[in-house]
Amino acid sequence: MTQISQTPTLQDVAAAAGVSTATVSRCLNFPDQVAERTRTKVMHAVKALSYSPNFGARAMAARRTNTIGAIIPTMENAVFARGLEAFQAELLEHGFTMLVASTSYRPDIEEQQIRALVARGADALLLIGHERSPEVYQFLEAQRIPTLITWAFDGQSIRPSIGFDNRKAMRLMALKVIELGHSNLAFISAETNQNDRAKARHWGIEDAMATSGLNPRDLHVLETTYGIEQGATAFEQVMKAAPQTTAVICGNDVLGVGALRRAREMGVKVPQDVSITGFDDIELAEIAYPALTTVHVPHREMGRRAGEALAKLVTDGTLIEATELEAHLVLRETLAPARS
Amino acid sequence: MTQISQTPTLQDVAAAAGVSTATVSRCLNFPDQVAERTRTKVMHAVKALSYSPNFGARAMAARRTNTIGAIIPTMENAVFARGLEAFQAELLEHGFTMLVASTSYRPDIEEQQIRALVARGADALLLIGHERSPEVYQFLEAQRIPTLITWAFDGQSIRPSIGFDNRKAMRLMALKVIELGHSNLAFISAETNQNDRAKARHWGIEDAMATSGLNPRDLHVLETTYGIEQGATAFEQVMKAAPQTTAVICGNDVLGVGALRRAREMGVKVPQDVSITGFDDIELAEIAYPALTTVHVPHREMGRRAGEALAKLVTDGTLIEATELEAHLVLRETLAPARS
DNA sequence: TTGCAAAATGCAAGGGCTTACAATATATGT
DNA sequence: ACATATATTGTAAGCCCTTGCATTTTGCAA
Repeated sequence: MTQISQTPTLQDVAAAAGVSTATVSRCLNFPDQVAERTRTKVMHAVKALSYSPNFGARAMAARRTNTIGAIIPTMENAVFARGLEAFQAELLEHGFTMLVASTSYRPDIEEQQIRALVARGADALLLIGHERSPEVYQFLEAQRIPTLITWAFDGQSIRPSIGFDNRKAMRLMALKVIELGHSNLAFISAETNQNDRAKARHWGIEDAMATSGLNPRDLHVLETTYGIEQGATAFEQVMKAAPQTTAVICGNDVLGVGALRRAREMGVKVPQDVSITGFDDIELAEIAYPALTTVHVPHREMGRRAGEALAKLVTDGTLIEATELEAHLVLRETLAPARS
Repeated sequence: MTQISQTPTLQDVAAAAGVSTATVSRCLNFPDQVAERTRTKVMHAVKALSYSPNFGARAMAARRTNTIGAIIPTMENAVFARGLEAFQAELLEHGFTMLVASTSYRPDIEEQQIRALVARGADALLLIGHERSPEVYQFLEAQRIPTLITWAFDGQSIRPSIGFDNRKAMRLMALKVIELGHSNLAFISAETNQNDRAKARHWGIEDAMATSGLNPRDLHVLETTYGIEQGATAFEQVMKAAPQTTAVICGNDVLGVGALRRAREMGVKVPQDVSITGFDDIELAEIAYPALTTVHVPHREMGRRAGEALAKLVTDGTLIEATELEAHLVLRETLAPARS
């Protein structure tokens, strides 16, 4: 007798428990549709064989995978990590698994990853920010993949989002800076290409300037790619090009921390000579010295809510309600009144 | 005529191209097994219908998913993020997708996640560290899931690992500390329960002490959970319990940065009064002020190699060769000669 | 008891793809 | 031109589960 040990199938369990495969299936998926006696019998067999359903078969038969994909710009620097962890935890609670992919902030890679996750049967997708090519949205619609946008909020959009208003949040920060007497402002921005969040943050500063009687055109803007080193370089360039600057607003904490470091290296005192601010409130901001004044983003809450909404949507079609969360200022040590 | 728009299947493509489904399948999976003329014809049809294979069906028929799971303790603090990103990039190159799950450093959650990923059809698994319950390894064997261990290296183990020798690396650090004249050492350790890396790091210090004629039993050890705040608290406790301490070796950078912060808050000068060291060399270490002296772990290289090895293993059964990478010291500002 | 609705279970038809094997077309050598 | 080897393509049998519908059991009122 050549008994080859194979991973057990539904059939095996059914045979072991003396019931039909349908009953076993129902035991696993809708336990309350089956009588308690049979259920224990079946569960026993499941344990005994240490049966675990075949994902592919299940996906094919049920036409869903209980998988939700998340596509983020980067896994480094913890910008998205915290939110993602909350997202995953919430999904797990609802019986879903998270699939992550990162794009290095590149739209082309993002598109590729979206297709990859859809091909893998993701039941829904979590995306960061609204802005992407129409083809992508068309694809998503054609494939009927529910999509939730986060890390941004746009009440006008057709697509539901759970996030915060980047423009409003940055406006707050800029107002604070201006209120402290700064009028020679510079902005080190993340790349704005296909990045509505970066754009919105820029607009937020302009809003604040306009409100406060400053000319938005006087804002010295420098755009750079993501990274501490890039932030450092940008700071140096800004100070060379516009030495009268007394406050450098950065598009995110990573750039801010880079700026901070280069300031120290250049002998520029922060905040005595120049104030620097960030955005995101990741751990780096708190650890930096001096501690970075920044905009706190409710990462965890965002992730949790996104997970909940998406799980519900896939499970019973509950539509996602666009939700605006609030970001708030965290005043630490790098922002001080302008030297007069 | 009610033409319901459905996602196209292999059949549709075959029909459109005027060939059998087998040919289309081969076109997609083994392009060089089919004549060029037919291939272009088929590819054309694929494009035209924007066909994308059904993941579940494919997984079921081929008995593999081209998915490799990675289970890490945490996504926060970028400890694993960098390595993971490299891992993913490498996998992508080989046509695999990565599935990530995190465990919050909890063995029970890890077990659950392992089962979840296996249930989802992961072809192989990447795990952090060697130490886990025998049941888990039994399960993995029963399910025939190839597993690669990383972030640690153990030449003796039956299970292949690609990583570095935590004990040796920490020994190096401790030797350096001792060489600088420190003899009252303290160690803030991560939790050692089911964590061979934390244990190994502890042993490394003891090794160094023994080598240098110090008594390992004089090492003041304090174990704590993961987190900046925990590092801070631990530092305070250490300094209360053993005020003569002149060097606090931390099990990882996160704890180190916490210690550093609390030192500042307590008015303890680093490194004049007390030296502090970390382990991992994540961004935080560089950003901290003063910049944290630490052990550099080759995250990226580790991730890349792990991805390569696993992809090869799944693709053509190439066995994984246990590989030891080197970690090295990064001397920054928090370590200085002992005050005499 | 008997009858009937409700609950529990079983039957069997797919779902979309891969792949062993069979069949056919093409190339090669004489 | 013929036989034979080789390259290409087709046929059809699964892979393992879910679920609509049919059938059997059970519970309960009459």
